[in-house]
Amino acid sequence: MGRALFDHADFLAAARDLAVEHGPSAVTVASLTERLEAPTGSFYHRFASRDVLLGELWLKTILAYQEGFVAAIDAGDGLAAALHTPRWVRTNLDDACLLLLYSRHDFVQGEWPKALKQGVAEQARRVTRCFERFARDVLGGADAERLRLAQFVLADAPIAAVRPHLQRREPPPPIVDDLIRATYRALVAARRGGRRRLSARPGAARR
Amino acid sequence: MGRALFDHADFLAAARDLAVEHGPSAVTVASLTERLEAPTGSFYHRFASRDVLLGELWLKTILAYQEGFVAAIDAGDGLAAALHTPRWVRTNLDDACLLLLYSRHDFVQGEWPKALKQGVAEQARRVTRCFERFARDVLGGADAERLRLAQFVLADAPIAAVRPHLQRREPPPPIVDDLIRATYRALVAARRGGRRRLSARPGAARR
DNA sequence: ACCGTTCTAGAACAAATATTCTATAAGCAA
DNA sequence: TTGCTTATAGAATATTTGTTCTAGAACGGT
Repeated sequence: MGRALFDHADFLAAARDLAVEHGPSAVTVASLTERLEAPTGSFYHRFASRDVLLGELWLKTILAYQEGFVAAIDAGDGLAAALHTPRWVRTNLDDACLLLLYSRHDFVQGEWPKALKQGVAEQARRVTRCFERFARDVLGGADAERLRLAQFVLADAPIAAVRPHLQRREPPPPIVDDLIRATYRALVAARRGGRRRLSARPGAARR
Repeated sequence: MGRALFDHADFLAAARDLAVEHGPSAVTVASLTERLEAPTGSFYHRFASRDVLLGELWLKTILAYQEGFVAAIDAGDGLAAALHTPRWVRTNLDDACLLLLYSRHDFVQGEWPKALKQGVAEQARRVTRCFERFARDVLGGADAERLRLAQFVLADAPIAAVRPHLQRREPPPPIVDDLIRATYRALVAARRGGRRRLSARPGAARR
């Protein structure tokens, strides 16, 4: 074979860099090949289309992110799962910008390439299962409200705490962990075992 | 004058609808004029460029959103400011999708049109002042950590609680207010007057 | 040395896009 | 009416986009 000057991973890495610097829409086949000084033919030799590249990039990144998250839930440690976000973000700053600053649709709009569609669906199922498991085991039930609470303390709140720093491409400071920890403790304690209500705590007027 | 079949607001409304349905990048001059059945000339008669349209749309929307927020802070009511987000989202679902699902850079990438640049800067100053005021008056000081806490309880967390519902274009259910309220109470109480630490509460082992 | 596979190389192409331009029609004021 | 302003109307243009296509170079096995 003719010597391979660029491989699959080179294109993915260049795409990630471009996306982090100028947003996913700036990842054009032209900007990509220009950055690598590769011909467009080399790109299409490896990727069926631009959508396939961006889809693969997104999927690979979110799977890496979810790994530690799922592990923590499986180990029954909700707080560790919540704190996984700032931890992972610190060690994977660029990947984190890619993933948490943009949505799936910023990478591939419309229908996803067939080969990836399955991966996306499986990915969605994985998180759902995590939330269900946490709601059942820690919150005392998997009804809609407890599922929503699980999603908030495990994912939404940690991501929100981290996001402003990602926008400046800086690693989240320790205070971020404190925010996540305090949120987790307050909201999980309020529901633990399904006894106490989340709001309307005794003596606190509801507004 | 030749009768005006379309005006400024028509284009803004159509742009908003397109952005909500298919993302800001789907707001092209062609899709816009096609939806209104207007000629491109009519568009460029009112807007200097596509960037100006999208910039105006974003700015006008975020200013409307911030109005109630700023008012609540000025009234010294932090919890009301935190709860303003779900409230405003319910009464302005489309505007909320536009604003909270995308970032400023999804509307205008690169430099902003000169006329709008000033408005964007002023807008940024307004929120910063709100956070500072809240940190000073309620949290007992405007150091970096308290500012970060203010931003989290007043903006980041409420937006995070609301976002999953916006992605499905559904109004946020009451549980969302409970999440925001509980988060606010837990984090603000921990810092009120600057006495207690956010983490490492007495009797709680830090991890 | 020869062949076939793999990859580089980049020109060529079609579709989409923002913008400009010229022409025309509708109202208003004199 | 005659002019002036404002807005519609849409063809024309230049650029950028993703993708395809053809040609040839580099290597491995025989």
